[in-house]
Amino acid sequence: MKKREVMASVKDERLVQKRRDQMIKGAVALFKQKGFHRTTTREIAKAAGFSIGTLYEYIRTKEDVLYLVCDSIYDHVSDRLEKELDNKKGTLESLKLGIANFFQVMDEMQAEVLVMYQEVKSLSKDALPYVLKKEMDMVGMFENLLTRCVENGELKLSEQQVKIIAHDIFVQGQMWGFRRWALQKLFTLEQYIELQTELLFTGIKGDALKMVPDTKMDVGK
Amino acid sequence: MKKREVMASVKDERLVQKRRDQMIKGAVALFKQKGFHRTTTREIAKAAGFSIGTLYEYIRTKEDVLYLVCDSIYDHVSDRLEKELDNKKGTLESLKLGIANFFQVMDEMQAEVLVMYQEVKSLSKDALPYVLKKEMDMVGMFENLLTRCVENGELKLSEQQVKIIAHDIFVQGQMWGFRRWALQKLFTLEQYIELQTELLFTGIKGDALKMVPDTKMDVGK
Amino acid sequence: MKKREVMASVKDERLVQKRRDQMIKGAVALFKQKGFHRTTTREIAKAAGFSIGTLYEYIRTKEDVLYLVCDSIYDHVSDRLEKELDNKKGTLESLKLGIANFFQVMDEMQAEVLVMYQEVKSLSKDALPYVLKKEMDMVGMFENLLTRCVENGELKLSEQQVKIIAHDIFVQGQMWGFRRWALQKLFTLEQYIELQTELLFTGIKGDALKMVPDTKMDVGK
Amino acid sequence: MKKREVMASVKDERLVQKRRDQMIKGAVALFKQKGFHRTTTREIAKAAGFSIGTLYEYIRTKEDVLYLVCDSIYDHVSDRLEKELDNKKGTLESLKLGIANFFQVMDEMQAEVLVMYQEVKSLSKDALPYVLKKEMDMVGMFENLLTRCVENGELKLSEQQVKIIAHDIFVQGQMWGFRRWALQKLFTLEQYIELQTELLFTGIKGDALKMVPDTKMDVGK
DNA sequence: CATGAATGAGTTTTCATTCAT
DNA sequence: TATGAATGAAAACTCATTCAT
Repeated sequence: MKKREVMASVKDERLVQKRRDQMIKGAVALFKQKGFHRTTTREIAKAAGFSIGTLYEYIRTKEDVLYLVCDSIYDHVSDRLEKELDNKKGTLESLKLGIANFFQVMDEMQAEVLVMYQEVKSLSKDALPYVLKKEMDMVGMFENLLTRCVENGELKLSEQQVKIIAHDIFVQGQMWGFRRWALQKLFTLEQYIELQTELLFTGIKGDALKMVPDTKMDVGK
Repeated sequence: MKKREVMASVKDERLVQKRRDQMIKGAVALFKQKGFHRTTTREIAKAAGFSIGTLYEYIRTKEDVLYLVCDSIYDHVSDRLEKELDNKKGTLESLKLGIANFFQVMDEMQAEVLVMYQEVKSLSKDALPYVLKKEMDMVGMFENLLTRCVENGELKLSEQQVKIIAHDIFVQGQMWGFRRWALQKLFTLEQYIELQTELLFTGIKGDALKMVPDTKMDVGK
Repeated sequence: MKKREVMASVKDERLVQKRRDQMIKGAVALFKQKGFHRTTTREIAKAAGFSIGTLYEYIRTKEDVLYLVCDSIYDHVSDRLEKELDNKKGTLESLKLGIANFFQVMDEMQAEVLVMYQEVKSLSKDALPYVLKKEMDMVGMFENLLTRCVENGELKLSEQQVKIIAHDIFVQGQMWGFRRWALQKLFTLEQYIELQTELLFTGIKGDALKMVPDTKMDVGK
Repeated sequence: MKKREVMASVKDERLVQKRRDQMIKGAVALFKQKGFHRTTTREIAKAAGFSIGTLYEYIRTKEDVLYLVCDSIYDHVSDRLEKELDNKKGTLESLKLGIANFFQVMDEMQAEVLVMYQEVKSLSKDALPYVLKKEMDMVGMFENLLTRCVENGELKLSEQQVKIIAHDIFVQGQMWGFRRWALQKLFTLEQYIELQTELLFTGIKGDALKMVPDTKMDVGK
């Protein structure tokens, strides 16, 4: 699947990249705050530091901004994940590390990821598949890691189990971001990682469940 | 937390409820298809079967419709959950059943739940808390069930573990709906329930992991 | 060829007609003055006596206004022509009268006709044919009248001659309007009618050319 | 009346002329296709083969382009006419030839003439008179030719008749271009010339009307 | 002289909301 | 209560023109 090209009137590729970076940065901040639909193109231009006319030298429609934002976020996360996961050996230890790394990325890019998950649905029919593909790729990285573990004999999992676990890990990563209003009152990132990993490894019936002391349990509103 | 009141000019309570039901039904269908922002009040009125003027006899702003929709969905899901979970004994078997029931509800209300999760963020600052509260309540039901299991000695879990597991179950339910583009190609609902439950109970290291035969693995597009 | 329908949100046909009449009246005045492209929809709305929002309850695009204007002018001229020409006997006298009538119509509707001839080309590809058809119909009325004269033995003309003469008459009618900057300095309408008719009937070589005394020859700028 | 000067930043007269020729050529093609208003200055620059910045070194406003185009077309037609008509003797034969020549020019420059007649009205108030003057000059050439015929005793025409005939001839020339959608389905250029000339000379009542055999009468769509 | 990136006023169009009937 | 015509603020997008390089 080819990357969808966003047309720009400006020829200088270097400049295009620079302006788009400004644009994305400004847009993410605005989308985070008011969502894609409530953000106007003028606001985006202003946040990016240039005029509305200039904005439209680098995109054709408002939706292009959203696509650019999503694309950029995916690329970032994707790159990070690739670096972290691909060279990992198929051992339980490296799986654990991989998960921890991923959750950390999701924590760092919380804002961006949140924006993306709330706005992808606003992408038009022709941009969506590309974005979904990216997501599948990332889930695929976890599948690969898990498969390597299975091949190494470290884990015994059916194909379906590999798939579902990859999805679970992925969703738990996102969860930390988009349910932060609940989760981050209860846990620190480290605790979250620890708890989720342990749960994943041993299940709720497992005796081995370490009883981590409950700190940061200020549940009260 | 009191239910946010949506003002109506019409006095007849019976009529108000009837009209709002029409409205919600129409709106859900439209939101599902085009999202909240791309749906106009005229379309909502038409889908509800009355005029734009009448629509505004029962709400004050377009956002009221969204609130009403979310509220109605939450009430539905919440009611169902309450019926299923509250009277359940604190046994592993009933926990299992509770999860299965929940996933089934999420499957049945897939469309509505999807709509809600994509649009809640469009709720204004004063409607959001009420809706979030509802969500917490539902997570709370799972917490209670788990706690009963712990109290019964069926499970050994820290408070934090109870909390995180409740969230996980909840999110895995939603996942079935909002990642259906990926998951429902891979699994039937029954398989999904089976796989997730098993995983939750025994973890990935558990030897007990039943190797359910992989059917419906038509991963190919 | 069916009349192209211009969509209106408003249901009441009576009202639609009334509003469109206001609209056309205002638009003609503006187009006359500044042309279609230099006229804004807001100006049209204002000239019509209602708000921009209301304007768009009765049309979908700015081009609809142009189409409505052209259509209305054609209908007017066409109706007038039909009344004047269709019942005319096939005699030279009635042909003369028909031409005089037509030129008078063109004089009365000068402004409208001018507007139309300057702006039809701005009609989109799907509105143009309908408008051209109307024009052909009008030329056709002269063809019919001429043909009746030929059948009566009052004139001896080939089919091609009938066609070209019909076009000539038609264009000379328009000419009075769109070359008024030159012609109306030289002639009164009556003189113009007299001169053109005589010319048409006897040609430039005809001895019979009456030497109408030259008044209104204030050629000087 | 002095030719309106279009300011240019560039000094080199040779270059100015070259660039303007490129510009006019490109612009005519574009105007023909989409009209003056729907053509952007960027498109004109591109079609001319240079950048938008360069375009503005040779004009001050977009309207200058239109003026330049109109001016150039007029000059062309005017030159051609002058060559054809001025040295013509005042005989019927040379009048006939003059008309035929003119119609031929109009046929050759059809596109340009069409463009001009559709767009002159877009010229601002201060460019229009100059352009109108040019048109008067051309009509004047026919007036002169006719007057010479009258002086020679070949024709008996009042001053007013001379004027109106000159206008008729001129308009019939243009007609061939701007009513080509109708006329060119009915006649070849030769037939058109023949028919119009004959009509002009003998009128519709004239017995002398040759019955040219009707070919190319594929009136059907 | 040539370039093309930047600008922002201006344009069309939409749509939530009101209110007279 | 129900209706739907009227409103106008606000939004996306365009494009003639300028000016630093």
